[in-house]
Amino acid sequence: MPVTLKDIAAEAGVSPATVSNVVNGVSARVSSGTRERILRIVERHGYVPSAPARSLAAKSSRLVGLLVPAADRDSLTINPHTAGVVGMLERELRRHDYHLMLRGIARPAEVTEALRSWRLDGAVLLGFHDAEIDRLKRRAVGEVVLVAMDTYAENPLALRVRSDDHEGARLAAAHLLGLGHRRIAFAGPESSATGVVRQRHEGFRRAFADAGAAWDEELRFTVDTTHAAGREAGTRIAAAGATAVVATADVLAIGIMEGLAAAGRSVPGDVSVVGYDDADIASYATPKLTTVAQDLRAKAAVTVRLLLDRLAGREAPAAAVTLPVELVRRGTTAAPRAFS
Amino acid sequence: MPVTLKDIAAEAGVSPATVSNVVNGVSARVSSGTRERILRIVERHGYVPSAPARSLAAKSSRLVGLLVPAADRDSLTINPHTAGVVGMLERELRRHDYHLMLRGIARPAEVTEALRSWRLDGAVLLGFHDAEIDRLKRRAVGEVVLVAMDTYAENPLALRVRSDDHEGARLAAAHLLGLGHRRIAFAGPESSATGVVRQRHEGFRRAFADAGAAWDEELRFTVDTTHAAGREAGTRIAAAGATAVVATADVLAIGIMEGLAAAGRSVPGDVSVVGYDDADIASYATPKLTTVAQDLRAKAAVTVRLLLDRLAGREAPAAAVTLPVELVRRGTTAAPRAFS
DNA sequence: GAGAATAGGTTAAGCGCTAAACCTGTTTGG
DNA sequence: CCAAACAGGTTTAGCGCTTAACCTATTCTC
Repeated sequence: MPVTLKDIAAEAGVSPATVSNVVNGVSARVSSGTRERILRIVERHGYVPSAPARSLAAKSSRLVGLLVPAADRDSLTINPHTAGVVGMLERELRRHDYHLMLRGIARPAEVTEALRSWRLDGAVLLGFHDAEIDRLKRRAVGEVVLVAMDTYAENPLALRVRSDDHEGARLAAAHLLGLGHRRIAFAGPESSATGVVRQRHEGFRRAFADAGAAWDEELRFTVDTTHAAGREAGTRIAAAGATAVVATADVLAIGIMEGLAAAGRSVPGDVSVVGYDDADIASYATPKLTTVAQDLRAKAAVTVRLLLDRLAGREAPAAAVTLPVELVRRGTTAAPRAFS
Repeated sequence: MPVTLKDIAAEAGVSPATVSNVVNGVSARVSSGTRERILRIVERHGYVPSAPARSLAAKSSRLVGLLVPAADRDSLTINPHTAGVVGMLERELRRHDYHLMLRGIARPAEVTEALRSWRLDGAVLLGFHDAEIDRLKRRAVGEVVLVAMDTYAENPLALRVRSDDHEGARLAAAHLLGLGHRRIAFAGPESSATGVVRQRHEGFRRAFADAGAAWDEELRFTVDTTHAAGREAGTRIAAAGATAVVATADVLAIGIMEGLAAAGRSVPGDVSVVGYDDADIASYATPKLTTVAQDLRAKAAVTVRLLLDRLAGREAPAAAVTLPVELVRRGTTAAPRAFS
């Protein structure tokens, strides 16, 4: 059996409460002599307080959940973007002495289960659809601090962090328009499911409006965010006679490039391509992919800060934070043939 | 405050112990009438038992740690390979009613801390060097079930799961030798740090021995597993006059391809390239990368099974499991110029 | 020099659950 | 028909920690 607080107390000849105070850094109540003595014993035995016992006795569990949707049978798919966020979140939380519990959510009710079961202090919701977040009810989630990432849900129960999707797509489209393109395709999943895509689509069209140009709805390609789907879409985009395309993800963009190549189009000679996320693969592609970069590090940092501020009772500066994005111009965009 | 077991008991007019038995499915002690009644009340209130309280009272926490090395300042980097494993592990554990705690490990002592603090039932060690695993001591880790992935450590305290690295690299080299290559480079990190690379390197040389061919030690390129390092190595490999190269990772291989292209070599025309892992990017590359595939799904499944078997007291079939690999022949390997 | 404040503790009551031990009425075996 | 077995519970004693309330010398303060 591991050594307990009581064991330490006995060996130091003090009450358990005193050891508790020392371990928790409540200095006011303990003389520095006693503290040193206890600390030495703690050190020697490698004593580590029991977190379950702590969460039971104290109000807080110092545990934050990372909730990710997962089909019941399937494993939760951690795409490169998610993976980056997970890594950053873990670091930030660990720095603040919190722990991360990773939990796939198959049925909506599992959100509540996860929160209640482990008495999570907070949770980060990753990849949920706006509607699911909007459905969360106070009595179901209790006092847990919720931060939803990449959502345009309206539910005030959850703090929201996202990058500026509207602006990202606007920048991409404006860049292409500036190069002289007019027949620009927009490729990505259905806008109805997630606000992210809707925002990007709107930002995209906004660029056209700003430029006083018209956009042909036929150049909207609804396609899953996968390489295979992109490839297939690439051939259709070629057939549609687009001279440029904005994709909602880098994998998708790279798939599209392959489809374009298959259809005999060169990038950026015949068709310009802009991706989204600035994932690693964006710079592995040839030519290197022009893309919209999100600052993952900032996203994770803001998420944790919002979470911890709220946990510490500090009023959050805002219920929803939108982070800036940046267009990274690389090799897949150029002026259309007619212009060069 | 969330509803507790006691609340349920009071409402059902039974003792807490009875509710506990119902919730834990100890059917022998409860009449089916009482059970139904209690279950309905549980359902109505959405009662979920407190996991911390459970782990305190029971012996088990039903918690498994996923321990990943992390530089102190840096976030833990979840590469695509790791990400796949994480997703699969979570699913498998969830199916068995266990939960996953993700924890970056900056200092060796933190392994013990993590285990002790949350009274983890078990832990999966991901990406640790053999030496670190070999250093684990019984008194430090207690009775926790440890499964280390991708290690050739000898420490009997940890069960070990890995794929057949020796065979994977042997297959890759044999494939190239079969095509007629003789000047084959081997690119990867130092073999001293991790047994995985050592195994691959040995498997690689084994293929030469089997073919009765000699291998020139100068074609060993020690290089970090990154795209940038690969690119740089690619130019050196070209300069060394190799006609083929086996890399220990797909990113690395793709970086090398870029370096080769920069040096004016075509793939597979001038130089053949074999990667490792069969990550998504392998099939995004042009030409598609020939690579050694590991079955991630199997790896995760075996890991969890080993873990749970041992937790259930069943004797593990083996302390170390080695999973089969497969060579996926795609577009980056061909016979050398001289042969065609 | 008396009362208040302070330093440095201790005591005790849980937190929500489990599990072993115990109890009581009803079957069952011989 | 009696003891043993069983069904269907209840009681009790923690698990390892926190926290509010309490206690007792010292040291100030005027």
